[in-house]
Amino acid sequence: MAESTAPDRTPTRRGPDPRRRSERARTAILDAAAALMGEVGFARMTMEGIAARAGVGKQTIYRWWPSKAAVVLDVFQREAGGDSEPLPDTGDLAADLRTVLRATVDEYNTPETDRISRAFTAEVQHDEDFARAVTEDLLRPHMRAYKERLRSAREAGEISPDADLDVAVELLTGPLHHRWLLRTAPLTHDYVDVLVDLALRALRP
Amino acid sequence: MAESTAPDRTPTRRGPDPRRRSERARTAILDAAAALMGEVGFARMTMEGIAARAGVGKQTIYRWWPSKAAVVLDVFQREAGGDSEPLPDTGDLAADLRTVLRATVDEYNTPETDRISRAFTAEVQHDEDFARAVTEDLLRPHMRAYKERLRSAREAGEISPDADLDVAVELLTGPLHHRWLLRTAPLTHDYVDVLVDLALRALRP
Amino acid sequence: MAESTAPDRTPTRRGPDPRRRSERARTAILDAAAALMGEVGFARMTMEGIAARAGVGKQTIYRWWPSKAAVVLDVFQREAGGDSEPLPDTGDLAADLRTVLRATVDEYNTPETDRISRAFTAEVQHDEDFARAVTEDLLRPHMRAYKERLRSAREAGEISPDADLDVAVELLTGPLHHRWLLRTAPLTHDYVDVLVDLALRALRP
Amino acid sequence: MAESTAPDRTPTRRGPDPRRRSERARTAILDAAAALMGEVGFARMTMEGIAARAGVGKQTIYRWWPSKAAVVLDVFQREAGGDSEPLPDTGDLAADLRTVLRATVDEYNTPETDRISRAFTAEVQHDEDFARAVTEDLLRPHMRAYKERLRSAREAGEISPDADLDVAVELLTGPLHHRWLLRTAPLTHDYVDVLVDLALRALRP
DNA sequence: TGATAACCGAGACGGTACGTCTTGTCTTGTT
DNA sequence: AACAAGACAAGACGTACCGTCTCGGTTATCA
Repeated sequence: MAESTAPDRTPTRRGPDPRRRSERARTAILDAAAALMGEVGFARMTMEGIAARAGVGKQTIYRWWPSKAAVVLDVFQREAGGDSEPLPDTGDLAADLRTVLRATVDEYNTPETDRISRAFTAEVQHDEDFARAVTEDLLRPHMRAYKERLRSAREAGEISPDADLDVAVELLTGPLHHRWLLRTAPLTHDYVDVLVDLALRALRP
Repeated sequence: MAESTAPDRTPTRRGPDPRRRSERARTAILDAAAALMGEVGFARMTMEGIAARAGVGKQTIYRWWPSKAAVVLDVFQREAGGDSEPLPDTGDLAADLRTVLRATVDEYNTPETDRISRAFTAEVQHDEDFARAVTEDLLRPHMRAYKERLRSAREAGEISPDADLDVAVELLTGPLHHRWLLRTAPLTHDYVDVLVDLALRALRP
Repeated sequence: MAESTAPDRTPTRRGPDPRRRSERARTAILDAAAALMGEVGFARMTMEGIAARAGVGKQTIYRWWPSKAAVVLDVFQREAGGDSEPLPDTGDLAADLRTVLRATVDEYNTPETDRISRAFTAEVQHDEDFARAVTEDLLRPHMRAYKERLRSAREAGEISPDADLDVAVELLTGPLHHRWLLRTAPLTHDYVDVLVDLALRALRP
Repeated sequence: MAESTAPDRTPTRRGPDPRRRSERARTAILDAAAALMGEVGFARMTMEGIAARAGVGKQTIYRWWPSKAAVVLDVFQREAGGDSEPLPDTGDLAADLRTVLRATVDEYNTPETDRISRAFTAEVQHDEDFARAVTEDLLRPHMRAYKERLRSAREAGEISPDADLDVAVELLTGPLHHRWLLRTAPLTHDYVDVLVDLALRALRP
């Protein structure tokens, strides 16, 4: 998304020239978007608002991003720094998963994170390009981190050697995500513990 | 949502009188909304469009529903007919779950259903009242049906007597929902089979 | 206007039956209209507002009056009591005219009267039926009073025996009305004096 | 009204930048308003109608004019071309006034002009800003033309040297305007002749 | 080291939809 | 059958944003 366009020195009139892009404007836009995300949330944030706050022309936003969602995605990529942290590996899979998932639960219970995550989830539903970008840039790396930890556990014999690791990750995160997204019940550390327990029972050799 | 209000014993109550409501208008609005939902989807459907299509004043919609989402929710409640079907109970839990979840997967793979479900999911994210209504009226009955089947299985000794049935339901539907919602991988019958297998391994006594 | 329909005992289905009219409703409507006229003026007064204030159904207004203007006209007719006062006749035409026209100027300079008169003037412009009613019921009697005084003066030899009295009235009231209506200059007693002086110079034998 | 604002020396000024105004849009709006004025009249003309007819966004109208009346005023100012014609001066005041006032009567008797003039008169009654604009831009120049002709007559000794020319103008136009506005009697050339005769009798030395 | 193209800020533009308001008619009991 | 109440279809209101376009004014490459 955003500026996927390569250096592009062919005069084929493909889009704007990224070499001439104003770093000042780019930063101001992302800062403004980040601030507005926190203040009014994704839904009530407007392109006009971002432009005004950033002291930037609307065209400058539209030149570099196709949509509001794309701008916000870049906000996140900037903050995430790029790679996802690997999961801790103390040798005790259950303990490690509990640690990480409890932290996830705590994040979900933070109003700020909750709001932003919901905005992304909503946006992903009616913009397939955005969905792809979010999946590739945020979600996939996140799930890959889990997968690596499970692979290590599988090698250590903690879980069945023929377990499908992708499904295994979903078995852990799916129920949690479901409960958060649809607000069917409160998200607690206890719930994490029960979930990890069940999942590992399913996965053990 | 919408007209959940009971006969309204307090005469000081604000708002319109439901006894005088025009059934003709109500039906026309829901019909129009249903048609537009299929034709252009939730996001591109407008209140003005519904009103025009239904041959109704906009005010008549706003009088009885607070938002577009509320109208569409009523469309669903009308179609769902109220109760959720109970799950089949052949005595073989795994088989029954496979049957039902494969059907669910087929539904998710229908463009029409996919679109509407995504619209609801998106809407639920930025309207808490709507979220509550969807949860109570559509989601909760659906999950209750699963829970009943699992209870029956627990009584039959197929799953552990101390299993938490709410978590059990999430263990089955969470991963599926996650994969559908975030499009991380295709939804297939095979996936269902693997999932049911894993879940039951976690739940068995 | 208003209920110009005659007693109407023929069953020809011509309008409502005035014999069954509710005096209570009629009075409440006129009272409410009078109050609103003073509070918000003609333009911002609405049929809904009158009905609500009078504790009356809108239909009851529409049944008996064709428009907001008609209601207000009735307000005036009720207050005017019917006939226009005759002009004073001291034998000195110039003095009598000054007296009356100075009073007129004072009335025009009253915000309340100014507002209402302007409202009527405006309304008269785009409703020909209303115009006719206002002309016949308010304006004509008013001008007739002037005409009578001028006739008396003509008989007394104060003005030319072949003067057209209708034009004479307009010569006095026209300029005053023009200055008031179009706000081209302030309305003062001095102005009245100059005007009377000029008019009588035109009319003298 | 509308864009009376000078080059706008204060840079702190609110509102849009008139230098960037689209001449195309301005012209289209005035054309549309002029056409609608003739077709449906002022009262039934709407801002939405003007915008649609002009192929223009509503905001573009609201950006440059505060109200429907202001748009129509600009229509007139465009057509009036700015200055008012001076009155003919053949040396015979009575004849010149008869010529001009008969033409005025003919105009008032044209349905198109009648309708528009009434619309203005009505509008002037409940919008003081608009009233001021109409008075300054249309009425005042018109009356000034009369005043100039009367001044010339006064210098020629045709009317009294101490006549108040403003009042004199009103003495001529006031009665005519009154009769037209309130439809108390038909407007004819004969009436003009009688009126001119009377007025000059009042004004002669 | 200009020239010159592109980006930049600003914001006007044609549109669409919003949610509110009022109109005049229709409907539902009540008196 | 008139009444109070108020729902109804219609449609204009003035506002908010959308995404595109147009206007000078700065840069930053490249001839």
